[in-house]
Amino acid sequence: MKTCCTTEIPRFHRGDLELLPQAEVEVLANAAKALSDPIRLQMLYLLSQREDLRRCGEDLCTCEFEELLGLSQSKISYHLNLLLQAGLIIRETRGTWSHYRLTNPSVLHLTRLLAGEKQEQARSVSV
Amino acid sequence: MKTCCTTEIPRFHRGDLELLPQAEVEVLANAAKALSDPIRLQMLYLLSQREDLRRCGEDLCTCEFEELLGLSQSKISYHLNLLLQAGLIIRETRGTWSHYRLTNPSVLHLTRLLAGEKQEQARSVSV
DNA sequence: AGCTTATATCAAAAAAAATTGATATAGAAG
DNA sequence: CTTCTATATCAATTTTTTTTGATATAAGCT
Repeated sequence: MKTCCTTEIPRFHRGDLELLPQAEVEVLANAAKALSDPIRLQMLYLLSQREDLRRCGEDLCTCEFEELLGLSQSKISYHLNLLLQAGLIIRETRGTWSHYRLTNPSVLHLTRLLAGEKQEQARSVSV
Repeated sequence: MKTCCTTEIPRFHRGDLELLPQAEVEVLANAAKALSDPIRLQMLYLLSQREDLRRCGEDLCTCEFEELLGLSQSKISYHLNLLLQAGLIIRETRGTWSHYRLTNPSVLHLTRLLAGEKQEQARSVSV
């Protein structure tokens, strides 16, 4: 039942295989973390539909998320903020309202993140 | 400073936009969660290199991870188990050793997951 | 000015995930 | 059979994330 190499176990030792740089895995892990919650995924899905409709803009404001998802205001703000920090969405403040849209093009952004490029600060645009 | 549509805020109401089915977002969120940890990403990265080398198999055993990552045995087991549950790796038991390899082809598997297909039970093969 | 609305933020509580050290099991080796 | 090794699992703890309800701010409205 023995197979090749079993006499020299463990076969691979420290240094035999490469590790990703610490900073890089953390960026990757954080990107995945932003996507690891049902509420945040629904938010992105809503925004992607909103982008498709393109009726009077491509964004949704906090109170729209609140109603569309049927969740409390502070919970909505909390999750929008995480998506913002992850660079997946952009916030635009108009008066009292905060409008969020997908970082454009967000998939490209995520790809950049996944490629390990330095994480940009989440940005907030005031108009 | 008013822009289009501000008189009918909130513009989108419950039901105006579609939500993903609960089951689907959960599968997606879980897949992302499995990737949201530096240790687990390094493990996958090690396995992908191992697969490239293809010297006497394409797998790594628990004790190899232990040494390659310099982490405690129970921590290694914990994270390998999470990857197994997420369907990203497969376990093969040979005697006392547990060998792990990438689900083949793992990217396709992840894609299936992301497409919302019913999550397969993690499988463990005994030889 | 005073009242209301949209929102972020904060602190406390709850829930979930990760770490640690210990134990159990089953196979290998003597 | 006895001892050792590789591993999973478990209980307790710590850390992180999420939720909740309250408060603060700033803009719109009357």
